[in-house]
Amino acid sequence: MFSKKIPETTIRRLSAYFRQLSFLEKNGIVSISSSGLSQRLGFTDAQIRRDFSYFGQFGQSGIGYPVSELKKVMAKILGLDNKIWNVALVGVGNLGSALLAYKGFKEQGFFIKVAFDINPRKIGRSFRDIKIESLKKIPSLVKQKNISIGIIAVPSEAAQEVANILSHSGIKGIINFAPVRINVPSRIIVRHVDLSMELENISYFLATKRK
Amino acid sequence: MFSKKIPETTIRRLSAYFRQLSFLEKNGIVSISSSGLSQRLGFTDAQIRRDFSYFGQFGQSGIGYPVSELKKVMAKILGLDNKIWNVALVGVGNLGSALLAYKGFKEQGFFIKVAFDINPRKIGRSFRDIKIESLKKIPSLVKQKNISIGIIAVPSEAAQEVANILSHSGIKGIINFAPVRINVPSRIIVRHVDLSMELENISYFLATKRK
DNA sequence: GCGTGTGAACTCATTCACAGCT
DNA sequence: AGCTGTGAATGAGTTCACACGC
Repeated sequence: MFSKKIPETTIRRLSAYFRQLSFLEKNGIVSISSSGLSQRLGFTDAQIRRDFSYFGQFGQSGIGYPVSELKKVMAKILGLDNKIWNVALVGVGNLGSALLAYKGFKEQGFFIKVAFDINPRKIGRSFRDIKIESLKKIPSLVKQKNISIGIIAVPSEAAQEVANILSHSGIKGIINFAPVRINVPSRIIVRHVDLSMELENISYFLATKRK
Repeated sequence: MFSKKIPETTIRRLSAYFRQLSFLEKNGIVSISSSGLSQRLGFTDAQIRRDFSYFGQFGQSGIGYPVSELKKVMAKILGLDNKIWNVALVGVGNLGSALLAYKGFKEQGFFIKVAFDINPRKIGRSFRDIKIESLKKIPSLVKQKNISIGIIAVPSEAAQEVANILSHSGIKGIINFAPVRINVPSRIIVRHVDLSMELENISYFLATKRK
């Protein structure tokens, strides 16, 4: 879109901006300064101005940023502007079930359209209006339902195999909840969410009492 | 422990090292080179050597790193060496229930000892052997059960209040699953896990077709 | 006066490249 | 020959600080 080359770190802050701007808009705030956002988000004001500058010039000197306009811009950048992303979930265990029920996804335009599991007793059943299908049906259903993002919520041992199947089915992005690295073709975007890692991270800081 | 000053990024890779070394040890591999780890983990070999060097010199020229020894060192650094961390969960909704059932935590020595919810119908019930308590009991039970880490899995609106209660109860670390920033005294370590953010991140890359 | 947008300075992290050990 | 450990070089990301606009 804008060809400056945007730092990874900026991209990871985009969601926070978008959410905060939505909140401000809902509360009738029409304009916010970088230092106002700074307080609310915990990033420095300079960083916020820098981040926004990658995408254009939206601010008004002496006033700040127009909330609604900036929110729309953020939505567009994030690909959330009146777009719907179809999502497939693989692995309907504890975590998978929680993800199926999670309302936050729909709100942002992410719809889990199918769920897959290897357990024959689960296949055919429905959970939260989503029918659970056999892993064998991944390729056909991903295409048929125009799924672009896959969520892997299976045990570590199965994660790579599931990633392979998803890759071959034409998926474009994967969120992997299994605590192992998965190898996929580089055209596919992978994000890794590791719950134990976060706990270990905290335990590191608690164990080594450094300020 | 070692006073070099360790980069944040290195710390975030520690869990991955620990897990991989556990895996290697289980499979009878006694020694591994930085390039061997590089292949398995997707970090560069130079980066791995640099990371390890912050904690001392474990490698053997011409051979690599001794798996078991290095694993022990990582465990110690991460605070996982025969230590047990007691954890409290606040919010037993879909996500909270999944976290209660998640086996990965126990394996790493993190034990969810209590769960709290605001819903009177849930209070008093047990889920996975954990009794669900009223939020009012947080201060007393956190102390009594020697809890050091709290997990916030409540709706956004309630997150800050829960964070306040946890802070005042003497908790030392918090994992926050609510998609809002929480303010706590700086002595408390906070990690934020935002599921929608990860999806939005993927959608950004899919929306803006850049290589 | 207030607040943006951005060069320039700086800090943090990664990668290079190689001397030195086994 | 193979691989570590680390100075030095490079690159990425953040912060400073200030000219300019409202």
